[in-house]
Amino acid sequence: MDLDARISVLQRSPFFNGADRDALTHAAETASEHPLSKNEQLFRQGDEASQSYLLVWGRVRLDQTTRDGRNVVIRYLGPGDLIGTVAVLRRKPYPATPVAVEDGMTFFWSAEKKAMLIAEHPVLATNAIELTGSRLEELQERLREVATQRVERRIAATLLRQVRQAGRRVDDGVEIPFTLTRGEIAELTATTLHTVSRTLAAWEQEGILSGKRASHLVITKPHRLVEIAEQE
Amino acid sequence: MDLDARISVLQRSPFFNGADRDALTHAAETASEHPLSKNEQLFRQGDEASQSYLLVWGRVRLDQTTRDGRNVVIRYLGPGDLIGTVAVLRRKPYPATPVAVEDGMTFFWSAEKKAMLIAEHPVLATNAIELTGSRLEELQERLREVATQRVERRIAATLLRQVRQAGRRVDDGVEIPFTLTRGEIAELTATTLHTVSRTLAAWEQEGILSGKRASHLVITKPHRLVEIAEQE
DNA sequence: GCCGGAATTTGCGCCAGCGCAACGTCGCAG
DNA sequence: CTGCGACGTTGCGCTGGCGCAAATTCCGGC
Repeated sequence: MDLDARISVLQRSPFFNGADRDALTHAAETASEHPLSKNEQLFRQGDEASQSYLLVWGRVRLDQTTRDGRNVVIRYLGPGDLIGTVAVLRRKPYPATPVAVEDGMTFFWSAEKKAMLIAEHPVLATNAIELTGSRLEELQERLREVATQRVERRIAATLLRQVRQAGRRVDDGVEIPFTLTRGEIAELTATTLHTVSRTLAAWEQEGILSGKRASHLVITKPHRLVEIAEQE
Repeated sequence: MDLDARISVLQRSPFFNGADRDALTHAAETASEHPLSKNEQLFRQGDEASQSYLLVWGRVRLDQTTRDGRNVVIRYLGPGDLIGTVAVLRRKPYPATPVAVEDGMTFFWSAEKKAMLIAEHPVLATNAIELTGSRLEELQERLREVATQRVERRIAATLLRQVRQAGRRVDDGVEIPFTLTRGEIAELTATTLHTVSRTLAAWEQEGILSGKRASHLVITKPHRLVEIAEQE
C-alpha cells in the first residue's frame, strides 16, 4: 500500500481524529502491514505487549479466556479500531486475545514507535483516552446488564449493540455484517448457546429477525428488539 | 490547604506520576477543594460532565443505576483516584454516580482547566490512559467472573480485589478499611444480599473472616479465600 | 440510656436457565 | 457429489440462588 493510501486509511480511524498532516504522514511511514486470515490470532492473552495494531478492514473478536478454558467475548472490533494499544502504552501483557472472524488487514507499530508517535502528537493521546473511555463505558453497561437483566433482554441488547456499531441497512431491515454463531452470541451475553438458540428461534417465529447459519443476521423489526431490551 | 500541602497530595496520586514541578504547581494552583460528607453524591449519572475530581482522602463508591432503579457498584475509589475525568475529556455525560461512603476530601478542576492541564503536560495524558486502561482491565475481569463463575467464587474474588486495592495489615489478618454492607457486596458481585449474608456467615463459621455490621471486614485466612476464588 | 430504623439473618418455595444428550442440518473440502 | 465435521435444535430433569417474608440484632441519634 502506498503512502497516500495509508494516510487515507488512517484518516478514517477515530484514533487519528483531528491529527495534522504531519502526524498522519509520520504514522503512515512507520506503520507495517499485516494481513489477517480467518481464525488467525493476532496475539494471545498474556503475551508481552510488543505491537499495537490498527484494524484496516475485516472483523475481529476479542476473547478473554479463563484458566479453566471458559471463554468470554469482550467485544467485536471493526475497521478503524485499535488493538492492543492500551496494553502497549501500559507496558503490561495483553489482557485478551484478538481473533479474526474473517480475512482482513491491519497496520501495526512497535511499542516504541507507537509511544513516540503519541508523545510527539498529543492529539493522539486525547483520542486514545476517548477510545478507551468509550470501551470502559460499554463494559460498565454490559456488566450492569449481566448483573441485573435476564437472558432474553441481554441478548436483545447485545444484538442491538452490534447493529449500532456495525449495522448495515438492507432491503428488509438491518444486517449485522459478519457471521455470529449462537455460541459467540452466548459468550457475548454470558449464557449458553442452547438458550441463545431457543431465544432466536422464538424471535424468528415472531418475524423479528432472520438468518441461518453462516449467513448474516438480519433484524427485520428492530423496534421489537428495542422493546424487549427495555421492558421492565 | 496551602500550595505545598496540595502539591504533596498530588504527588501521591498515580495521575501525577512523573509529573515535573511545573505541572504539579500548575495543577495545585488551579485546583479547588470540596469536602465530602458521608453519603454525599459528588454528581449524578447523566449529568453534564463539568468537573473532574481527585479524591484526596476518604472512600467513594461508584454506582451505576438502571432506569428501573436497580443498582450496580462499578467499583470503590480511594485516595489518589480520579473521578469523572474520562467523562470530562470525552465531553460526555457522567456514566455513573460517585457516593461518599465516609467523610473525605476532593480537589476538582473545571473541564476547561483539566483539558488545558493535560494538553500542557503530556505525561498526564499518558497517566490517564494508564488509569483508564487498568479500570478497563478490571472490568473485563469482572465481566468474565460474572459470566462464568458461581456466586461463591465471585464473592471471594471481589473481597480479594478490595484487599488488594485497599487492604491494611492488622493483627489477625488483612482489613478492608471501609464499611461494606452485605447489600453493597451484593451489588459488587451481581447477586442478592441474602446470598451474600449466607456465604459470609458460612465463612465466619469456618474462621476465614470476621467483622459485624458497621465494623470493617477482617480476612483472617486470605489463602482460603484465594483457594475458593480459584477452585475449578 | 432508649428508641426507631436500617442492616442482617434465616427459612422456604419456586423457576429461569443450565447441563446433558441425542438428533438434525448445513457447508465446505476433496 | 458426497462425506464429515461443525453448528444448531430440541427435549428433559435438576438446581443454584433469587424472591418473599418474618424475626432479630445492631447502630446512631437524641
